[in-house]
Amino acid sequence: MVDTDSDGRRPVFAAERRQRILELVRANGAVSLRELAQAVQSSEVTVRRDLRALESEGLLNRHHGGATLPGDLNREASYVQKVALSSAEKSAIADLAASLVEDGDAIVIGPGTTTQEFARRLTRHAELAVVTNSLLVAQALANSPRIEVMLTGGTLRGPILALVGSAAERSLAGLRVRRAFISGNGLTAERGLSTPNMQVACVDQALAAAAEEVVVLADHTKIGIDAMVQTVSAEQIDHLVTDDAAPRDVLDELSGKGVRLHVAQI
Amino acid sequence: MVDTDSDGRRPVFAAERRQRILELVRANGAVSLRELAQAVQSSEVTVRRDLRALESEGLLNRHHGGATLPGDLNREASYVQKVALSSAEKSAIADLAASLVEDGDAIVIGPGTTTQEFARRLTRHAELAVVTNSLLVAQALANSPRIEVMLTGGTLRGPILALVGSAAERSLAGLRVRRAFISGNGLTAERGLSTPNMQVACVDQALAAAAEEVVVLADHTKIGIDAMVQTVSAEQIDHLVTDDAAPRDVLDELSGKGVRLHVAQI
DNA sequence: AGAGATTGGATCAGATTCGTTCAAATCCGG
DNA sequence: CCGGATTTGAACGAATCTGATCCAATCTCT
Repeated sequence: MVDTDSDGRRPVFAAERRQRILELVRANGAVSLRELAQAVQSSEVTVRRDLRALESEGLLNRHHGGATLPGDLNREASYVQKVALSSAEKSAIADLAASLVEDGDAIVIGPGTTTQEFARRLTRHAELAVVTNSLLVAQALANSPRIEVMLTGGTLRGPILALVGSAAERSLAGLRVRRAFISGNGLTAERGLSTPNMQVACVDQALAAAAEEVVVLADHTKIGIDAMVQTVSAEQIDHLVTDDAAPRDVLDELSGKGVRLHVAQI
Repeated sequence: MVDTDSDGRRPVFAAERRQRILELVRANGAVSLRELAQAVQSSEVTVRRDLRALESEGLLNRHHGGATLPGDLNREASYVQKVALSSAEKSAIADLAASLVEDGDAIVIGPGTTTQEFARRLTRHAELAVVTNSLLVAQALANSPRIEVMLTGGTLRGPILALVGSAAERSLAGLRVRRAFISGNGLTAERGLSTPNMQVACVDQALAAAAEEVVVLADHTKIGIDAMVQTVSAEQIDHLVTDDAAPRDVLDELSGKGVRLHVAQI
């Protein structure tokens, strides 16, 4: 039975109906099943079938009670989930890196989720002096009375909560500490550590320059990757702390350039 | 939010509600369960379930009474501050002080729970340049792309998450902005604004010195109180933003010294 | 440190929604 | 004109969502 509508209109084809549903969802962002059924003059069962078909084509997302535009809700979620994914590796790397710190040390810590995790491990140490341009690192150490935390000045880069710019670099100029613990977005033997942002790269260089030894914290997802701007060359890196899923060949290359390897077992 | 159904009372999908919750937490840094339940028009039980789901995805952190941004940034500290101390007074004072800021301004903001609340109100403004020595203020503005945030350098004072010391003062030396918004622990006509900590006082002085006009944010519990170290004298204060429970006689005295009063009605 | 108050977790009940099966109607080819 | 295929709608059981309540856990204040 196809629509023996009282006023005798022609039957509405399924494709038309689905198009109509799609338009409604696109226009309103989110529409309930009931509204859709009423709008296209069909039963809820039929609309449900249409929604299932449209969802399988990726044209919308179904929810209890209706449908919404796709991608509306998951945009940033996927990023955060990705970050949370490699947390086991990050944690192991942070543990291993913390063993490179001794009581009484003066160190520099750069921004990044791994270095933040690393900073949390330092609260057990005594009489540390820590310089950082990362608000997250500073926060992680704020409640440790035996650790003196100094922040560089600078312009706040919102997404990563780190300080950049000439003021940040200037405040690191006269500084000299034992080790710098920094991270980045990619690490290869040819181009060393790299990040996609110029300002961040400049500050990372300044951080590395302030230390006698440079320690890079990088999980396996970053090894072999090359981002836009080089921060420190492989020759400048003294230690690399990573996890055992890192590609062996790249590690060997780095080792050949004088980088001492510390591989965390997951 | 395309929910302009007047008659519809379309059930809000769970995903929509969670998205809304996430936005609220991101916008405010920390939100209580009660506020969230009221904001999304659901029961606290439902919100609690949503928070649990969002936390499992790493999108926020749950705490007693509410939720905060992930990453420990404004961990329990700022959350407790908000819930316990975000009295109506602070909120009203922050609102009133925000009206003293215009688009395009360059301002300085000092540390304190009231100034932090004030900073949150600024996210609506465009093209602001903000200098602060408070990590909490910086964090409150971190997600506002149209606001340039600069932090002073300096040594981190853990309990209040502010930067102090000579480095902080030095980085303010060559600076000149229109207004400084600062707070303190006590305010009298005789001794002006005062705090119990010497280092904090020194930086507050530097903050005030960097601005053409000094605006003090102080709720009634601080008016008439005198703390150990004077930061700025009453004569240096151009504006006072307070609430209507402040003792009238002190206000009159301050007014006599040239302080313009802005009294928030609770 | 303990009492009171607040908050969180778990279970249960009510309601809504979803999926599936089945019957009826239409379209098409013969 | 008739039978198969497809589509639509109805009905029923299953799953999900929401909110209330009770009890344990946590926090605050004295």
